[in-house]
Amino acid sequence: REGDGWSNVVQGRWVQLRQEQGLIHAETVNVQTDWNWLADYLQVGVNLAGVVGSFPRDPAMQSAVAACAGLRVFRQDPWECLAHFILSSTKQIVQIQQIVAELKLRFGERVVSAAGEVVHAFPSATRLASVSESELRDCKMGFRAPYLRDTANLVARGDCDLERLRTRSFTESRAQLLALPGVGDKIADCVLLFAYGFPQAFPVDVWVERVLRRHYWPRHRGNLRSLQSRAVEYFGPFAGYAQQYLFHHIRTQDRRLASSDVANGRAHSNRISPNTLHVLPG
DNA sequence: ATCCAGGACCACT
DNA sequence: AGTGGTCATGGA
Repeated sequence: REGDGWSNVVQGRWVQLRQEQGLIHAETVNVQTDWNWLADYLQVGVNLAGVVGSFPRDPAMQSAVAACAGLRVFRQDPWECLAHFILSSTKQIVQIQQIVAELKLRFGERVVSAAGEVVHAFPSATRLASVSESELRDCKMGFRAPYLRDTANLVARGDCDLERLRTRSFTESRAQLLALPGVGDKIADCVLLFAYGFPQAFPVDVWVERVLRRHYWPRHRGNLRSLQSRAVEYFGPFAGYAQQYLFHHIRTQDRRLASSDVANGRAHSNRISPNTLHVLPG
């Protein structure tokens, strides 16, 4: 978030976005003859009405849809997405952002913004594979350091080919991801949803588990995996989108109840997870 | 201070 | 196959 817009490095290019009355205004450093890379990243081609229309019409889902109108899922770079979520386990989103900021600053390629400021891209797997564990721990990632390093090694030496996974099925891609150190059910599903574009992937984190047990299956006594399989069946082919609506809704709801943002008049400031974007309906 | 955070893994049943 | 303890770090 930067001023009234958002900036990031996408596929090596600095880009800043602003929302203007149902349009997305994008600015880059160089002239772009082709904006497909950005359209793909933002997934603006997705028929959101069709996606939302596929959701079950229960009260929790409907109130999430009403509260998060326009919420979309991004299509992120597989390595960047995978690394982010390896760093995410039992961390608050603010802390994940801090860890990632350190990683980018220390090991990421330098990129110049339109204003001439130096920013940093997310470091490649090859670069991180060349970094010692203690240097990673200096970025405050704690016990996740060996997971990130070992996975970076597997990706860097080609034992895991993240580009090839783009052409593989949901099931095979999931199995390949689960074989990586530090990647379990939840993180695999995040990468399948946010990087490989499988809309049926349904990551169950502590927040989504909370929603499922409170509003859907309150007397379910099975483990997390059985709860997830229920959800995948119930929410349908776009379960991953439904998950994002429920996730974003419960988090913004809880903030409104407890935080000081209401008093500060910032209750409706745009607190969106890095994987999602609000676009005005239509 | 105490609890908990966009979990995964290992050693046990 | 399924469950509890453990792993760093720092918000809230």
